[in-house]
Amino acid sequence: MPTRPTLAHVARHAGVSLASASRALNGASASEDMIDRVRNAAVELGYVADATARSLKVGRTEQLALAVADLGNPVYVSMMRAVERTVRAAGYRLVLSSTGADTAEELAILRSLGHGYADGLILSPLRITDELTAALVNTPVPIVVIGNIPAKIPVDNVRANSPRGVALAIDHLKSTGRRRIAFVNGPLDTVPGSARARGYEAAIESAGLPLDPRLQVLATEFTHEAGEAAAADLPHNRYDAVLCANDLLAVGVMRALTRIGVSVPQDIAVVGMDDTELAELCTPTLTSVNLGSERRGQLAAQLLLERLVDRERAPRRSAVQPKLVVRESSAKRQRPARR
Amino acid sequence: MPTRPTLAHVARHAGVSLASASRALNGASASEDMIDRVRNAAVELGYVADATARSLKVGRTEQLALAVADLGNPVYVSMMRAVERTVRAAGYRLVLSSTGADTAEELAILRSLGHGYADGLILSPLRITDELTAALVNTPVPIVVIGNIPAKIPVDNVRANSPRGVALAIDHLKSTGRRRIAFVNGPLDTVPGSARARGYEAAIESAGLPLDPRLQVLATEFTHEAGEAAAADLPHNRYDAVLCANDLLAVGVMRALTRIGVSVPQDIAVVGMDDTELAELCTPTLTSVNLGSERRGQLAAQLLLERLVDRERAPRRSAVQPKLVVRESSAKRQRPARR
DNA sequence: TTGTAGGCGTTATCAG
DNA sequence: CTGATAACGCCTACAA
Repeated sequence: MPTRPTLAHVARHAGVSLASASRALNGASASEDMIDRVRNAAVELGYVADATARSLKVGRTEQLALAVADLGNPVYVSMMRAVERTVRAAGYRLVLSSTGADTAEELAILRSLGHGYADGLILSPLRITDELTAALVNTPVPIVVIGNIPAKIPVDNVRANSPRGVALAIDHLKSTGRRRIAFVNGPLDTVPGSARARGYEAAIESAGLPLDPRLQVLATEFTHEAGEAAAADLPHNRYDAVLCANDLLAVGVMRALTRIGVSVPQDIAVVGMDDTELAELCTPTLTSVNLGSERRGQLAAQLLLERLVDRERAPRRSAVQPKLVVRESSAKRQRPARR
Repeated sequence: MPTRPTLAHVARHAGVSLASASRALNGASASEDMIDRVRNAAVELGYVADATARSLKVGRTEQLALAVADLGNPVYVSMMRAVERTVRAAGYRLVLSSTGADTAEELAILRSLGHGYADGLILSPLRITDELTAALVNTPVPIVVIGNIPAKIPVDNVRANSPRGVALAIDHLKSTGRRRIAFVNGPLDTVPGSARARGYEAAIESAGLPLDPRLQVLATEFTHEAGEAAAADLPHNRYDAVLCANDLLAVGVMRALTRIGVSVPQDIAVVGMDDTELAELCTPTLTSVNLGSERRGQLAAQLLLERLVDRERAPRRSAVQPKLVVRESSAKRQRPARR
């Protein structure tokens, strides 16, 4: 690998000054002839401008960072995909970090931003602690948070509307004849966990259904294994539907039910949240509340890009509205339940 | 956002020279007292070294790039996860790009590497064209290719052993009493498609099973929709097992079979490849050949890191061995088939 | 051990 | 329109 040609080489090769070469290549004022000569020289030498040197000079890296809790979770995958697309279309590179659901890691990333390797950050924390919000107020580069950040924190923010999403699911289940709707949630100290718990109680009440604490169970994580385990805590024969806080939990619950001979949706309806690709893939296909993870990623990226243009404008918060996607797992019973 | 402190500020604050400040912070020769003073000054001012300036000086960006065809495919997700972990542990940041299964995009990424924004690249192309291999010979930074690159191309390389993986699946199906094993593949002009097609024919023959061209069908893509569609091309009643070139295809095939009243695995066994998380999640759970996508990602990252240390050593190729993971979808029949 | 000075490759300011 | 020159922030000979 030979040493790459620099702008100085190009200038010499074209017989012009360094400054002229730079201008000719960057579209600044230069004569036709100059532009031609420099361009040709650049092509002949295979010159490509060095990103690092350019960044140092102009004070921008043309990189944006994205930090998600778990790179493997389908929700984050679709977020990432949207962020990647948006960011790249705007001419930025994407620097990815996986924080492993660990607040300490997230703080470390915030600190590392001080090195100036990225012009901005999109952060999607699983848990929002005081420590984290504190670290969010005076960051070296603009940040957009995906998740329910307290309103007082002045930071651009994109959020889902979990309570509304839960309500959509509850109303749907009620309208298809279900009355005792259980809820399998993940850890309450997480962003989605707390929002969905609040939403569940509110939605059950406003639907005029009985609120039975035994119908609310907690899984230890947002995984299908945890969902399958949590299903054992559901009170046998006392519910006819289960809402799950995400699709992975729902798949786990469906498996547990199937295993003990309960038929979905004939005996019990199951509804998930996030509407990941999984919902299409499992059997039966899963009714799920689309909370717009892809849209959230896109919005977050746009917010960040706009912020880079105007650093002074007031923080903007945008919420994306949920949409229920009905599939097989919540179909109406064919005839009155037999259990 | 106030302007960040530079090393010059720290030096002045500590009352020492710029050079001393740099040395004190970088662990070069300096007195105890000097180190203390500079460290304190740095902390007081909240100094963090600028990555860009440092990169320009030392000629390394501390960034590695990863380009995958589709950020959403579970295979790539686990690869990415492994790469991210390995790369970060070595102190590098990860720059991610999604190429969209497009050779032109891949070439564009190779070219853009000339800007020097990363110290190396891991590339996992879906198709390996002549144009691509040509572009691989004289790259500005080291590259590791994940996939079956021709042996003559001198580039570090990690590959799966698809033929062996296919053989494992065929042997397993044969040993559980299946005789007419169909094969649903993806596009033949892709890296996995071509390798698995070759593997299938070889494995069927060496298993002493009849090779019937009607049993080989092609899906238009490696997706579950394409798999479901392709299942319609399988010759009814002429096979008792289906091997699918990846898990997504397998899920699609299972759905198609279930839909027409065929029971898996009682009537027909289904086996997938890649052993993605999907295999655990679908119903019935899917027997799948683990081709080590995670391990490949890890190996590729390690290869790249080693290469950065020794740019002269001969290109290394490493292959990861497949492992069959048996689940429900290929269980032995309970009694002789009724069809 | 410490300080001075030069340069990494660009862009941008200023005269000509 | 063009050319010399000064930064950007850091590291590292080299000299003291």
